[in-house]
Amino acid sequence: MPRSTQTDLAVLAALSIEPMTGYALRDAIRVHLGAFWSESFGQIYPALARLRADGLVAADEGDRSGSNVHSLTAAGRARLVELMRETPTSTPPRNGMLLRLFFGSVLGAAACRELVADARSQALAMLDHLATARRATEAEPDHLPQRPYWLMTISAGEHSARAAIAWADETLATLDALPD
Amino acid sequence: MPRSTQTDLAVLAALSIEPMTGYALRDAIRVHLGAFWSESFGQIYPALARLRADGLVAADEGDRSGSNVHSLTAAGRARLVELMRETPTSTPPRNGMLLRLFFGSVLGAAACRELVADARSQALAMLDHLATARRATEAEPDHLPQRPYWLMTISAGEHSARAAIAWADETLATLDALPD
DNA sequence: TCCGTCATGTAAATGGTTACATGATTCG
DNA sequence: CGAATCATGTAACCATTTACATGACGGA
Repeated sequence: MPRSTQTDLAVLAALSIEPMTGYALRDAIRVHLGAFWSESFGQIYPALARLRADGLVAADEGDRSGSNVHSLTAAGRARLVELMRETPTSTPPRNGMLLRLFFGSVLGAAACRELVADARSQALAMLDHLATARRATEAEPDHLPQRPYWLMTISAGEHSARAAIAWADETLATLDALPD
Repeated sequence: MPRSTQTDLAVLAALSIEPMTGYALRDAIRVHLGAFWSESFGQIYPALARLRADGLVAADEGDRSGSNVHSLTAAGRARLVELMRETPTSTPPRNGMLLRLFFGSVLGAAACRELVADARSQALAMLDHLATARRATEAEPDHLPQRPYWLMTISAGEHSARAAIAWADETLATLDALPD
């Protein structure tokens, strides 16, 4: 029965904050959830069509001709709560960097250094992005019910990024001490 | 040209340590790379057939009738190095727990607490698993070229799990202080 | 006028899991 | 013998990305 419930959940949840076009939806997901979620147009538009057909979202004419601003219906909000209550499924992990590092003796210490240094700078960039997001979120009004939850997910990213940096520093030191 | 290079890489890399059957391959990946990689039979067997056809691995009769022990050929080792040098691609993130927490005001603080508590105990279990892996790896002979690299990836898991636990503790405290 | 952005969608290919079918071997 | 495990594979399905086609609108 569960036909791509993951995407449905993300779409319904995003629309619960604010009605949007499919285009804006993708942008909002990229900007606000980018650290832990992603959707492509090829997922979003079919999902919106399906949800529309099921009466879970309604499409109103937007400013531009041909643009559809989607909003949650009552049924859509009920479905959202239902999907939210399902236990989260995590996609099987696939970390190409760690896979390569595990077999690092094939690659040599120098190439591994590069791998880890890249991961470090990615974490640094993530930290920077999160700092911006944190400032923006902290500027939201105190009474906004979403605010504390947004800050929690930002904090999750920060913890994870800081851990990645600490690990990278430790690992770069180890690699420097390796022969080869 | 790249036809499922991710699986090919994992398979060739694993076979570079030791010749194995497809069954053992899946098990080895699950046990040793489980924290950051996964492959299913539906991937492994077609991959082995393809690699065999391309002359990258050779199949010898195993102990049991019908079992095929695969080992790297010279061409396979060359291909492995080639794949290792490609820049690692990371699968787009999809963290169902954080998605739900971001929209936590739909769910309520109590349900969010559960979500975070589950994540915490998963991280704890991971830490436990990594402790076992660390002991086993540290027991390997000092001169084993893979040993330092294995320890690096174990350390990555440990950093990540500890960060998850610290975040969960902080977040549980925040959730307790929330009304609703 | 032309470019960049906003906007909607489709088609093809890929990547991957799950479930199933089949059978040998080992061990209690 | 019967159950668990080892072992190989296939088929169906699902999820997802990528690339493409199309066009409206705003501003330099």
